[in-house]
Amino acid sequence: MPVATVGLSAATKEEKEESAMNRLSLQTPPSLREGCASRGSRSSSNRAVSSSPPTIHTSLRTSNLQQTARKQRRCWSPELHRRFVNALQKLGGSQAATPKQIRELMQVDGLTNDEVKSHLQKYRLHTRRVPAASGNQPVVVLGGLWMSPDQYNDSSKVSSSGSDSPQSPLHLTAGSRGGTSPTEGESMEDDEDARSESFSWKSHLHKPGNVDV
DNA sequence: TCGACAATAT
DNA sequence: AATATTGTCG
Repeated sequence: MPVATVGLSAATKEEKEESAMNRLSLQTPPSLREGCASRGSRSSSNRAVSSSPPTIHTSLRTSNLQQTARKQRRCWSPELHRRFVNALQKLGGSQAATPKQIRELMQVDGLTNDEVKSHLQKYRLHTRRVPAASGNQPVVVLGGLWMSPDQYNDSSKVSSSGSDSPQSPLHLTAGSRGGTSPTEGESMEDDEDARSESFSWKSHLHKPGNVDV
């Protein structure tokens, strides 16, 4: 019985096999597919210049010799990022969060370690050092969190004589349900929003009294 | 082998 | 700027 027990902890085995495998053909190297989430599209006006030059051979067909087949750009949509951060918190928002654990906790199929790894790098880069060296942007950067203020903004609704004013641009509706995310219809298991855990976010960023610009 | 991070490429 | 890839180190 060649059912060898692989000495590997393959807990989740949901590897997706891509049928089309590039047979050493550098014709279309995992072409970088640009253009992910076409959100909202706040295009105020379509500047469609009638003169569409049919001879627009703006092809930048430069050398297409890339041995290192790059993968498609992973579109880290808010939803994905949310899951990412979520997993991070479950793993102890401070550290000890390894790409593997994060990936497993995210339950996103198709996501690889490298992708999580890469994202983790960026995430950490943005969270550790002051992201806004020049120009302060209203971004929340607590000891380990980097995201738009989406939680601690509840209640405190200025009661305007009973009239509710839609002044809450912060609505966590990450969405694959509204149709804003062209996420391949899938992964709709349980979207637990257990974001009410005891937040021990160490907002105690202790810096020797020095908030240099 | 895995993970973090730096450097680099696109 | 964002993401991928590679290389180095622990």
